[in-house]
Amino acid sequence: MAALKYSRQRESIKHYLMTTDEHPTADTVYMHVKKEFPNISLGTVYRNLNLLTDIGEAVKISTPDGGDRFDGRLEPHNHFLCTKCGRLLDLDLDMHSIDEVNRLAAENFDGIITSSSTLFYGECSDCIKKS
Amino acid sequence: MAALKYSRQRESIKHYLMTTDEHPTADTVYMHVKKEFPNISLGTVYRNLNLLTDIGEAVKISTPDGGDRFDGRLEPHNHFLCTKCGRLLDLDLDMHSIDEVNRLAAENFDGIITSSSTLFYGECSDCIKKS
DNA sequence: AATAATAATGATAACGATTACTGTAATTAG
DNA sequence: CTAATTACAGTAATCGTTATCATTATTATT
Repeated sequence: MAALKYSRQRESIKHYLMTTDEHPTADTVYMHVKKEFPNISLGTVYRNLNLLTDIGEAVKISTPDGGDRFDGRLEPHNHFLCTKCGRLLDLDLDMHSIDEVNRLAAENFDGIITSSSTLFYGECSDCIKKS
Repeated sequence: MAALKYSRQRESIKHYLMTTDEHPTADTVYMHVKKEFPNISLGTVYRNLNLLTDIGEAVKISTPDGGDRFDGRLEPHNHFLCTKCGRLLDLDLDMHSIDEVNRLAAENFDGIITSSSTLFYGECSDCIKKS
């Protein structure tokens, strides 16, 4: 069953994910971790991001523009994509609301709903200020 | 600018999107439209899917597994991804609930929310039957 | 502590999805 | 009908991601 082995690279990737709120792409993680491990490989970053996602220590977020992004925040929460500047931001609904949405969805649906992820679209406060 | 010009290929793509509920990938659209236009190019399919998306006559859906999918249903609605078989299904919340979610989200968020798209995860009824 | 076993790494090649390019054909305007 | 312009098919190029493989690091065993 492929026992997990410690690696400094993985720790660094995990630490970065947990301490940033940038929702970085794999490439951004790569450039960041490269400061500590100058010859880390992009493949290693992908391998570990996928591993962390599989064991539930990271979350993968898909958006309609460009590559996937990764998030070290594990509590259920949602995201906002600014249609002007493209920034991806956290957006917290209280747990009760998230549960409520899943419950409403289950009413009209013939299957089991275990989780959900909402992507909100609009204009972020920075872009509003500029116009 | 770039005035839009009619094309039979685009009409066919659009028609297929509007009459299926399969949420096809670009490649599936390609294989389908190929029956009517045997030597249509995959590039033409992509170009038109993106065009239709840009002018609001189609919607692009991103999931964490594989390529984007396209949807010709324009009314706000949501989707369900079965984590067992990978099927992407429509999931309707009544308009009121969708608005309510957007309203709840806006309370905790400093920006303008214009729309949202929720992807629900779980097990579909077919997979439940099989187990 | 030395050795054996196994998993992780870096480097690079391969891959699948998507976009860009180009010369030709179809559509619209004058 | 002719000119102008947009869309096309075909193909090459690009981008994000995964796979391969020989070497290195970590863990288990003696």
